[in-house]
Amino acid sequence: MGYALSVFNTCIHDHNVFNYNVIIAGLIDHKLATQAFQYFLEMRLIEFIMPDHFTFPCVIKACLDVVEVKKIHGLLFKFGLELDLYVGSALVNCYLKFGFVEDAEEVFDGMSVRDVVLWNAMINGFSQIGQFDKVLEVFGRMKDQGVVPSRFTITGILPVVGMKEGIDNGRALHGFVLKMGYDSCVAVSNSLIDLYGKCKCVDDAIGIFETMHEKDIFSWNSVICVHEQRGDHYGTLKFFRRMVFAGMQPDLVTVTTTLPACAHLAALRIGSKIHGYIITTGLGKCKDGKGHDLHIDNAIMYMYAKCGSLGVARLVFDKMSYKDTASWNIMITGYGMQGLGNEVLNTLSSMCEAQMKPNDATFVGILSACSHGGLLTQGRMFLDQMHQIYGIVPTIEHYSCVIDMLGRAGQLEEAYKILTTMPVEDNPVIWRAFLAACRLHGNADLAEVAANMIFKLEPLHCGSYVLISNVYGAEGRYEDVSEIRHTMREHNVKKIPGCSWIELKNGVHVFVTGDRTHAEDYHIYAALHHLTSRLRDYKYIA
DNA sequence: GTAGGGTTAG
Repeated sequence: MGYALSVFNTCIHDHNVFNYNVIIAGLIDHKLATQAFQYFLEMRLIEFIMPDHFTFPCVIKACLDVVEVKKIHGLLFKFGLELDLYVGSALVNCYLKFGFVEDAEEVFDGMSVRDVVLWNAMINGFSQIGQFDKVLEVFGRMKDQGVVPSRFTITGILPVVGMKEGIDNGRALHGFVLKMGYDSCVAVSNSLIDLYGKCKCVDDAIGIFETMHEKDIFSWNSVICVHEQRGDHYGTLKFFRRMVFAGMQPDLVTVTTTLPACAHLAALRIGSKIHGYIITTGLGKCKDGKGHDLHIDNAIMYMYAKCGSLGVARLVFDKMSYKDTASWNIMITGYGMQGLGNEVLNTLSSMCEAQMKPNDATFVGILSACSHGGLLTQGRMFLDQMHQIYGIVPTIEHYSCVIDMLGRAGQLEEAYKILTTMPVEDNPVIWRAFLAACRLHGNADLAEVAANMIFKLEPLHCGSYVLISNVYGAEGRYEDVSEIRHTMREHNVKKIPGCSWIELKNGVHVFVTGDRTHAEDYHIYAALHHLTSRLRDYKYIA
């Protein structure tokens, strides 16, 4: 661009509209909008050269706010260019970008001819500002007018169809894509991956991905997101690994999708490697060079907190230049998970001192901390305060924490009273928390009440059967145990054994209770016996 | 010889 400018400024002595257009377009391509505007002024006011239908689309694209757009829009009438299609598309695009729907529609309606690009400007513009119903409406009108959708229409419409309309319309559009040969376009295939992912057709999404000849960063990110949104965290990491081995550089989107997967799998080693990658590549840096992207820091904190490395999470937290409610919630929830009740309460006061308002998620963290830390008085107090002082109406999630808290502490009667009188609708989750408490404290009567509720609400959940059967087992009611087993077989419910795993060097080792499948099982159990006998020496009772 | 649309995350 520097050479282009010096040629323009020193070698060309009689500038014309063409040279100016090239310079202005070039400056805008290099994101030098302010300079572009200077040249635009200079051409008109100093050199008296008239801008033309090539100049305006560029200049409109460079506008940073709607005031500038309106000024340019006014100029267009002076030059008689208000009906030019290129100019109109740029205007529609720009007005919608700033949320000025009426102005965009006025330009659109005023055009005497409408080509596919102009329609796309409307479709993609509404999509960008989240007005998805408008997207579908405009798309319908476009088809009624007999305008053939282009690749750009498809990439604009598919995410919205996936979100709002479902797979039947999505498949119809996929058919159209194949008929038109648009599937050779990477962006179109990328939106197909997204469409199938959003409609929960994971195999179709992966199928598209695997058959693509050329994959860009969007393709990889999309297929990774499909896995993460479905809760398949292993799948997320599998495709992340493939992406790295394929030589594709992860970007901001990749890491913000992959870090939560590490968090859920407690994959601290991979998570901290990604953190290192973010630091060395400067991915998390804000555009101004100072500070970090807020969401990236939250994702990093969340990963460390979930992996149990609260100290590191805290380091990241303390260094953040700007924190939002989610940042505070992550710290509070992290302390809560480790039963550090006092840290939770301290963090909550610091949060309020920092003028941050706690939200519903904050109180889920606080109440679950009270549950795990045995802080009954505080827990009850917060349930009242969250409504009275902070104006947040408790939901089923909050009541679940309270039931869990009272249940663990053995206050089953009070838990039952709240459970049956609370002003929100119950669900199987809260009853299961209660059932677990009944099992813990050996109350078979209330356990049966809870179990019957759960079997009505969610008859196919295996964990509930195991809980109630354990209650009966503890009471020696083996006939009831076998009846539960029978019911499970009848409903074809199978309990998948819970497993534990540890990450060692470059491998993950998974094991279940009484597992003897490991090659070194003899030594493992010998070490275990040694540990338990040492614990007995210290008078430890499990 | 110059110009106007697109896809992924939180």
